Amino acid sequence: MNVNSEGKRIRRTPEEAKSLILRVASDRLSIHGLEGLNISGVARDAGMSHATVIHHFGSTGAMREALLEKMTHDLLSDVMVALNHHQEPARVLDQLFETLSHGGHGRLLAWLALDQQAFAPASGSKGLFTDILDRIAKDSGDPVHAKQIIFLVAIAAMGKSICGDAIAGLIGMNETEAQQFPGWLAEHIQRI
Amino acid sequence: MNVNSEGKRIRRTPEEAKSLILRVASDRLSIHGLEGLNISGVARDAGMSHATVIHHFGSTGAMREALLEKMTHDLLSDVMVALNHHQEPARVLDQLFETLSHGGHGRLLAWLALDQQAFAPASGSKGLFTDILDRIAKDSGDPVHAKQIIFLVAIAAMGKSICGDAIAGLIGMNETEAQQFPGWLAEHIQRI
DNA sequence: ATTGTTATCAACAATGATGTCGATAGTAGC
DNA sequence: GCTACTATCGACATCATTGTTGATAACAAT
Repeated sequence: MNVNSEGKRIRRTPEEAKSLILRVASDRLSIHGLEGLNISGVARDAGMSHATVIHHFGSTGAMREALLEKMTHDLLSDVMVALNHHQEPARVLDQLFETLSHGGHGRLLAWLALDQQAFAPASGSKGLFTDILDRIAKDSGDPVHAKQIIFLVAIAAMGKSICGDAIAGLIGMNETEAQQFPGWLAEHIQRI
Repeated sequence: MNVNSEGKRIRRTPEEAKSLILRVASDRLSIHGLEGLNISGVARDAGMSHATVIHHFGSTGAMREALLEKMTHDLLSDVMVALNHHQEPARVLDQLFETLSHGGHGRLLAWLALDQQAFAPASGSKGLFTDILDRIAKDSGDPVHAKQIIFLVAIAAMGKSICGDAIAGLIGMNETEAQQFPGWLAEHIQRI
């Protein structure tokens, strides 16, 4: 079992193996939710024995933490790149919300956040995170309430990525209104 | 095993048993997260055999659905009561955020949303839900942007209940600042 | 070729969760 | 007291997952 078409074992570098495993884990998380994030399932989808996964990560918990770390870093990098391409606050928020929604990144983070009191293992990305939020704060007019504004934008971004569509549907928001939301929010944040 | 101090079985009415089981399940959800919502764990905490839980609900999935139904109803009722007791928008938002955070109500709704059945079990309570959001809209000063305001409050409430603590920690918000947030938001919503 | 390293595997043991089944014990009604 | 009903239990079979272990195969270095 678990050999390639020529009947040989596939031997990867530790980096390649970990990368493959985390990619599969990410897929499983978005498809099956948190409960799909176990060693045996990931190993099955990755075409390797579960012992191999344990060899590389040590335990289910460690694998989850590694995934959270990687996803947080990828997500924040994407956001930072987006932020550096747009100057106007409206476009910046637009990009932030878009990036969080894209590819279900926000949803995946939410799964992990629901599991633990997450983001704690993402401590390695803490500097990047505060950079991004500082940038958003600068775009607002009121430095005194900067933290409140940052907090509002951050939780709104998470909330929107998780259940934005459902809530929009519930309150009868049409497509146009939904698209206008980030710009509307940016405008009013500037006025604060 | 599973007898009271006098060595007797505890025999409940089906309603009492179900109520007890769902109460324990709710506690486990807020303590252990979604993975704590299993029959054996709930039965253990409720002091009964897992066979009894299966007798009343049939399966793990059915137990979860029953819990979703109950918690959604409780949540919306609580919010409505809060809305009817406080006139000032600051207190209303305070209560809304508090209710969503308390006992993992928001977490449960997020689980629903992430499971893509998105608020479907709450469909019976849809009218109550829109009543609540309309009420919040009335408290704001600008009827033109009512939907945007409602949308903002709703996704912010969800985001806060899921990862509010984590984000507050990341950006260095202290206890006082965090407590002031709902009031701050209410104030600025009125000014819009 | 030979050797050393280690990524990978199959097999095993341990654990826990699920669901079924027959027996038992409360309790209400007669 | 007797009976019918059923909530509850313990025991069992089944299954999935986790983590360990010793062996093996791929590959790099010499």
